Amino acid sequence: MKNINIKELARELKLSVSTVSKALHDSHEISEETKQRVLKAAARLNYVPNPYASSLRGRKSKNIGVVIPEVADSFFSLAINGIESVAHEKGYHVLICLTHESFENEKTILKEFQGGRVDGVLMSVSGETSQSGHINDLISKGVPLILFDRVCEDVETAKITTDDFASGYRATEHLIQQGCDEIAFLDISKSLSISRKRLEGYLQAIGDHQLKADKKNIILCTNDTNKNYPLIKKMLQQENRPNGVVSSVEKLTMPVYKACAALKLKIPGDVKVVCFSNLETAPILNPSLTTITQPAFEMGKIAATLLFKVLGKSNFDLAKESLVISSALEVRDSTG
Amino acid sequence: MKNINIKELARELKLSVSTVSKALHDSHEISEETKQRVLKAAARLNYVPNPYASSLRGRKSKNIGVVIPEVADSFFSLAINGIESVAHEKGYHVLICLTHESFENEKTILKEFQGGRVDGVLMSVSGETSQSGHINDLISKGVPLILFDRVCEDVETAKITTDDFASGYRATEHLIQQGCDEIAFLDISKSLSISRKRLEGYLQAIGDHQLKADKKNIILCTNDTNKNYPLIKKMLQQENRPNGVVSSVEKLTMPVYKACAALKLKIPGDVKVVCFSNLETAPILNPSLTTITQPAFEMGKIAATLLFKVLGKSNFDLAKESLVISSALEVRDSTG
DNA sequence: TTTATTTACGAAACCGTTTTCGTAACCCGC
DNA sequence: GCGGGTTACGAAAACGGTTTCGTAAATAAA
Repeated sequence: MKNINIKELARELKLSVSTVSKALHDSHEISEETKQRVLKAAARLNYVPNPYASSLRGRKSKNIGVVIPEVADSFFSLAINGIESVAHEKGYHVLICLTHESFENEKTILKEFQGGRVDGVLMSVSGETSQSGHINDLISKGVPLILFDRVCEDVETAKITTDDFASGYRATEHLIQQGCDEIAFLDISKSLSISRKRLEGYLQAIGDHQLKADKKNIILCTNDTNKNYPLIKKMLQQENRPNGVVSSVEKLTMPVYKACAALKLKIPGDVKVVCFSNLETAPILNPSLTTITQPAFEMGKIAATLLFKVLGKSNFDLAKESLVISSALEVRDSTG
Repeated sequence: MKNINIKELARELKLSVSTVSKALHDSHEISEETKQRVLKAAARLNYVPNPYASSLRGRKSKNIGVVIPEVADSFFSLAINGIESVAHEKGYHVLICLTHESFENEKTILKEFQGGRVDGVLMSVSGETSQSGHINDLISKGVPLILFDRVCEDVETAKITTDDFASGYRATEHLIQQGCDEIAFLDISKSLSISRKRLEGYLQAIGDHQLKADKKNIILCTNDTNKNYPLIKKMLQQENRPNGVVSSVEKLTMPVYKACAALKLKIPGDVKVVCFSNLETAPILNPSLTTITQPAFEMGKIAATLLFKVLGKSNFDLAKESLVISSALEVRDSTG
């Protein structure tokens, strides 16, 4: 019924607890013969060590924390896969914590991590996050933390990002080349690094092509999915409505398509659309969606690999390990 | 730098460790005045308790394990949201473990859980799982485990499922009513409960409507996404090809659409398609996809709520708590 | 006043590991 | 045959909390 512990296992073998522990860890102090006896007995009695006792004694948890805004999002779920693939290989567990885009939640989670629950953290900040005290607090306790995708620039640690400015520029320029002259930018946060940079890329492209930047074309959407649809619809109903839309995050794809359908605006005839998105279904949407696709899986993998590099060594300067990867513009029918 | 522990906190307060611990837990043994002093000091010194020490002593982890085949799947990511919403409310953490559809992985994970890493488990079995010894082993150690969606029938525990037989029947009948007389069924596993029941529903509908069941129309797909596309394509190239397709899982949506496009088969003109799927983008696919949609979030929520009910009481017969929820047929253009 | 009870706290055991340190027994060379 | 080194193991101290139990002082009951 109850799980057997090392003490009972030792008694069964008529060995001391320490000998059993060493044998299980393949210590050189233990004879080959004894090791085999111990291993056999452990298997026979189905001994499974208590991870909390090990963690307490060893001061490490064999867990890494992944802090993200949400899980039902292609970018994040693919990134999780990348992270998990290397964590699994290293024998680590992945503790996924969702902030639901709330700064308060994010602070609570990082605070808890100060207690030693995880050995390291991979994080993409919430849409509300503009300060970084909570992050620095955790880092100063000796818990390595790496930011990916949504980063805080003023935290001195590794940041794995994509070329957001360039992507915003490319998306916008693509629309211009396709004939758009009134282009909207769907924003998601005032503070988020990715939002700001993508917006800057958008603005630069607008300027470089002698178009006028217009505040009414920059729409700040919300975390509440239900509110985004009316916002976008309203934008598409204004006089002199945009004939091109850059959506800076995946979750705005649905409301854009829905609003266009409701207003009987044809994509790409009336409005051309490009989204930052990792949706697998982008090629089979109606019309197929032109996307800026981020290497989500790879980013997760790279971030996790880097984290494990730090966990090995102690004096490792993460701040020097930042990396910017390229996103890809995948042209499809929505900008045709 | 390092985190402060309760001993240091006690020394700072000139109190004993036990008094501090009790004060932090709002014990009646401690005076209100002392409690306030302790709370103040804990906040000032930023004391965060070590969760592993608590877990070790208290023999409970405040973690629940969620074992699923993959995370980049709408059904599972929505279910995670449902689970997380109640876990968060109860002050629990969610440890997500991916089997990647591998029985070996699943066994390893559950074995590890025997060590006490989690207080309870919510699980959807892998596509390879046909035995249940590993599940019963865990349950017999006193770790409550609830199955959801993909269940093992011979495990005596609560199972939260949808009406797979009825859904398979309804999907197929819908195709028949739309004029299909040669209907393919895309299967994903020989052993999986959901597959078997959905298939049975399909066969029953076929029989009830005087169509002939044909083995060549039942395609067993694989876990390897790349192999499914040629399989499906081949099926659609055979003479007397199906004019209707029931896909029993979400991940087969893409290859079906791609194969039809490659073969220049019009959906729904040449082939009508209905998928078991929770894809948010189903309404904006080209053509929009008729789906059997499962209440994924609710299932997660129900399963988690039930788990916490067990974690409270000890003598609780989970086997009596199974629940079957209805999926919804959402008719769209792919079967028009 | 004496006894019983309550209040508020501290000492120490305990949870299940890992690791340090100590120590017999054996082997080796000289 | 004697120091020095290795081999193979055990005792006990950690790790950082929680909980049981004991107890002095204060209060209540008799």
